[in-house]
Amino acid sequence: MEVEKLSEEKIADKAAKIIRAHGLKRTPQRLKILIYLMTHHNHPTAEMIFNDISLSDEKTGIATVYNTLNTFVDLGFVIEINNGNDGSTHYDFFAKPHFHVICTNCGKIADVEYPNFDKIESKMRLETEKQTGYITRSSHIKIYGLCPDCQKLEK
Amino acid sequence: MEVEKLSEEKIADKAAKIIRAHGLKRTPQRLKILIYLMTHHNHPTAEMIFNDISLSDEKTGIATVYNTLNTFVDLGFVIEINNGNDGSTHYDFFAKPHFHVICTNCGKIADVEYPNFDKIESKMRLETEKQTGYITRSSHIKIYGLCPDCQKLEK
DNA sequence: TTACATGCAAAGTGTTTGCATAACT
DNA sequence: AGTTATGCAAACACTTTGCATGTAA
Repeated sequence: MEVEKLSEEKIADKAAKIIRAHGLKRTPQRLKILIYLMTHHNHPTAEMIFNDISLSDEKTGIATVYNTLNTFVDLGFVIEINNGNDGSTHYDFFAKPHFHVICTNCGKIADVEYPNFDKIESKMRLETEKQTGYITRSSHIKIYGLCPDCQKLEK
Repeated sequence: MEVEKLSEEKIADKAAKIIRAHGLKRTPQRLKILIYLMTHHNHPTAEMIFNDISLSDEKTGIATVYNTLNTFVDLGFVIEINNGNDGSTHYDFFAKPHFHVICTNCGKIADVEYPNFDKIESKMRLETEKQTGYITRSSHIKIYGLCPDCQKLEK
């Protein structure tokens, strides 16, 4: 898809840099979680991440997964998505600006990269500040619909 | 603000119409909850609605509040907002197109009415359908920032 | 009258927390 | 060495469910 085909090593490097750039200690768990998010764009839940990384030798508690994800979200390089279908929260490494489509039937989440997304976003933020007096920091757009698979099932 | 200063009776009428237009039985609980949402734009949680409507004579269980809200959301005339600060879900009667700003400090939610919102939204949906093959139905935009009150506190 | 909504309480789920242990700088 | 993160399990909060009762059409 993209020119993002970095070697495993490079991804690990990049992840380590991101972690240290935000003043966090570089622990195996944080590294593993971040690498997972950078290499998987399936919008996993904390539970999914926990299951997948538990396959390796290093053990990681579910609480640590939650804590780590919250830390990443607070620092801004990972975002949360609530799809409203299940009660759980999904996560996404926020590399380039994009938004999400969520299937109202099966909950599957896909990325959409929108041309001029930056411009539209900053306009909306400007308007928001004007109308409400809030100082805006970020935005989050979700579109709801029916994914191709679920369209087939409905026929 | 708007020409929406309807009498209590008219709101009740409108609420009843919405309920019946969606094939639902018109129960006192549904009416009360919908009227509450139509007349309060404080983006309440289920708990808040439950507390407020419990003040009147008619009693309503918390489970009914949740069930009713879910029904309304499924039918599309009420929307859910997860602000990510607390773990709870907020609700909003979706009269005219708008989006929300959420204070990352205190969680307060405000409405923003954006000019040309419809156009931007339909463009985004078009792009989404093209890129992902989803059939889109609705969208949900959230902006995060700091509300005026919390700005003062930070000084 | 018949299907559907309600209320209660219990169960369920996802997430957070307290504390002792372990690991990073 | 000192601070900070981890892991476990218990605690939490929000939401859903089962079932008997009540109510709208």
